[in-house]
Amino acid sequence: MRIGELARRSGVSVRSLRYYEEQGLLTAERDSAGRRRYPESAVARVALIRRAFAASLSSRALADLLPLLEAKCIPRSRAMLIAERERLEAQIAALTQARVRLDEVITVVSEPDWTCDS
Amino acid sequence: MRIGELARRSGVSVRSLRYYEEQGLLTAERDSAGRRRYPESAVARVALIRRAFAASLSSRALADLLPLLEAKCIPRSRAMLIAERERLEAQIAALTQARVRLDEVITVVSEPDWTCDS
DNA sequence: TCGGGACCTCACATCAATGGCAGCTCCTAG
DNA sequence: CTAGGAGCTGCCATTGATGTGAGGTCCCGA
Repeated sequence: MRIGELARRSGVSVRSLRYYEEQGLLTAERDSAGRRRYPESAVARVALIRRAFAASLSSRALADLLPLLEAKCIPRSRAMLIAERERLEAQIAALTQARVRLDEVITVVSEPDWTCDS
Repeated sequence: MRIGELARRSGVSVRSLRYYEEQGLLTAERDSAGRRRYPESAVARVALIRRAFAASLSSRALADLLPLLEAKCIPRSRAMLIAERERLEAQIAALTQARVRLDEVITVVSEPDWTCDS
């Protein structure tokens, strides 16, 4: 399969597929003209990449994770994913805290005697 | 007060203070040598800016908001802040959804018959 | 008068994923 | 044989707050 077909079948732009390769997330053989050739399994691979991105993993984290997955090193894969989950939790907590602070600002601003210097 | 002292007293880098000015968040007069001179109230202003950033407002949003605050236009200020709060809510919801998807990935990877192509 | 420190502006780098363009090669249908 | 479509590489832009550095001005103390 060539890059255009993979893009169509996986719903990802050609540009992104090349980017995934650049980031070490997706490999491709080359034909005699230098064009990328993908096996059938590349569709599933791209789907996995998209799922990971949707789960807010960075390409860097995914690049670290994929070799573990390929080696079927489940405990280490799990450990890494759980670390990512904690990062995500921390981010959610930070935003939740930001929301509290925003509510404080709203309260302050809503006070009738509020002035800019306060 | 000159920029170095304001930086020290507000705990913000000189670079950031100049950035705040560039974004229209903080104004300064200039002395004969072209150096910024700040009134005492600038310390409180910077603190307000930091609070807004901590509440995840962008400099753009804050630049829109500050004139309303200065005009003590409380209803419109509130409306803008509440819109920001909704944006924050949406962001939190997106990350929470990402966490769900990450949990799905963790589940998939943890299956004993998992292979990379799946 | 000289050195150094504080300040100035301008401008590029960072991080991430993607869009988009230029200029090239290559293959295939008409 | 030729036109066009698909692919290639390489590069710049985006967003936002900040770091960093070059090169220049200015002022004060020794």
